[in-house]
Amino acid sequence: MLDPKFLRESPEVVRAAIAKKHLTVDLDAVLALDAAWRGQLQEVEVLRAQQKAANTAMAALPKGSPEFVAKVAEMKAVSAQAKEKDTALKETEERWRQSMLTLPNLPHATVPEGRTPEENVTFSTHGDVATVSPAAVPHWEIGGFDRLFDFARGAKVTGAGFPFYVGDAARLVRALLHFFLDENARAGYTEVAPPIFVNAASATATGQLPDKEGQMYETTPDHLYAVPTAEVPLTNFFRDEILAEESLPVLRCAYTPCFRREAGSYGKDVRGLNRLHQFDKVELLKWVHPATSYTELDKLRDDAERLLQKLGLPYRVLLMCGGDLGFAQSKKYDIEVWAAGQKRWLEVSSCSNFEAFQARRAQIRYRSRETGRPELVHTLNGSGLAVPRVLAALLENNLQPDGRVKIPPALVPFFGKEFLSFAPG
RNA sequence: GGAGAGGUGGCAGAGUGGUCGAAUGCGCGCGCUUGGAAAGCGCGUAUACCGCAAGGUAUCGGGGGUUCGAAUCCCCCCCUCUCCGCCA
Repeated sequence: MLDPKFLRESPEVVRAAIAKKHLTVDLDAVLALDAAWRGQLQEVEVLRAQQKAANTAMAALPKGSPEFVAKVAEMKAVSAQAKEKDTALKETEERWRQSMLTLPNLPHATVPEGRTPEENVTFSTHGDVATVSPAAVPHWEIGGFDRLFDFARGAKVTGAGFPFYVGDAARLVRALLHFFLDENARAGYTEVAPPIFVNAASATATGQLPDKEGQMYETTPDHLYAVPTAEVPLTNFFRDEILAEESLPVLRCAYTPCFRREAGSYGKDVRGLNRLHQFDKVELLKWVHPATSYTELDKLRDDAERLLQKLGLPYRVLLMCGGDLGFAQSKKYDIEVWAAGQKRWLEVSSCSNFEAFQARRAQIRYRSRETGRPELVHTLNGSGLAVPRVLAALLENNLQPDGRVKIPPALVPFFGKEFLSFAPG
């Protein structure tokens, strides 16, 4: 959510921001609702002030006295009027609040113009794409793949997009998670094991609700949501809290399985491990002082990049243009790993600065020494990293002529062997 | 899941219909005092919204209701604790 005061003072800045993100929002309707709400609020508050004054006066009067009785009669009318206007106010306020939720976050000045993914800017490229296993095949075509990554049985037991990982595959998933968590701990992120179901209030604070309920699995009868990312429980950890300024920045990471319905996203891009309904991911999260959020974003991106560097996987970093930025982000880098078999880039991390957008919804603040008042923190998050696509790249890029997959040296201590084998046994 | 007890400011804890945003204590901040500190004394110490301002309004777990007036009475929900049941 945007700062309502800022919207009032600088509606044209917001209008420009909406244009940069190539979104369509009826800003004038929001402004009109805001004006209406403030007018009604004034009226109600005047009536309430009358009621309070009368209450004080009546407290000093003898209960049954003629003055008292007269006052009761008088205030009955005021009370009725106040109730009526308050009902109207509440209605306006709710409509205003809903309309405020339709306004996107403002893109940062350094975000490039552009409407489509093609207009994202390649920020950097690492590793040599050309020299990686020229004979590589898409991972689902590797001999023995179906035995270690059992999609058929996953579909039987649960549904499409819920594979079983068997033997070395399961071991490699666990090794990657362990590696990611250890590296992140070394980088200063405190590990957290959060709940993987969240309530509606939490999903609203991070922006999944309203509008994206169709993307989440919802439980019956308790109406909890299976987390689409650890970002949701992690960000909400400090919801409605005021942090000490000295405690900032707070750095945390968490592994969770992630659940996404991915409604409507079927097609060529979703084969194998590319897109699943359940996948494992380690998420990095920062709560920072507003003055530092962009240097913290750079460091966050570096932290995610380092993981791919240590695994020896080629990747590139994209700086997202306005049109591809997303509703809640001010600035976002996507990190894409090269999958040599598919000959395409796979997104494995998305590092974003939300500035105060999430913090306002979630009411996460710090007590400012400067102003002496609570101020909103800035929140940032990024994957560090998503497992299946890293796995896909690893399988494809490191495939050996003998059909085995060479495990990167950094991962060997976690995996326990130098090669993953698809052969039975 | 059953039975019972509770949820008030940073914490503890009073308050059962009116002048209560809320006593008191602790904690914290500032000042006095002191060589310095402790003690003592004094003052201060929630959050949000509206308003140019003066000022006003809201909030006692959440929501609804009764009433001229609700922290206080009624209803629903959530959470915590104790006992029982079940259970990795």
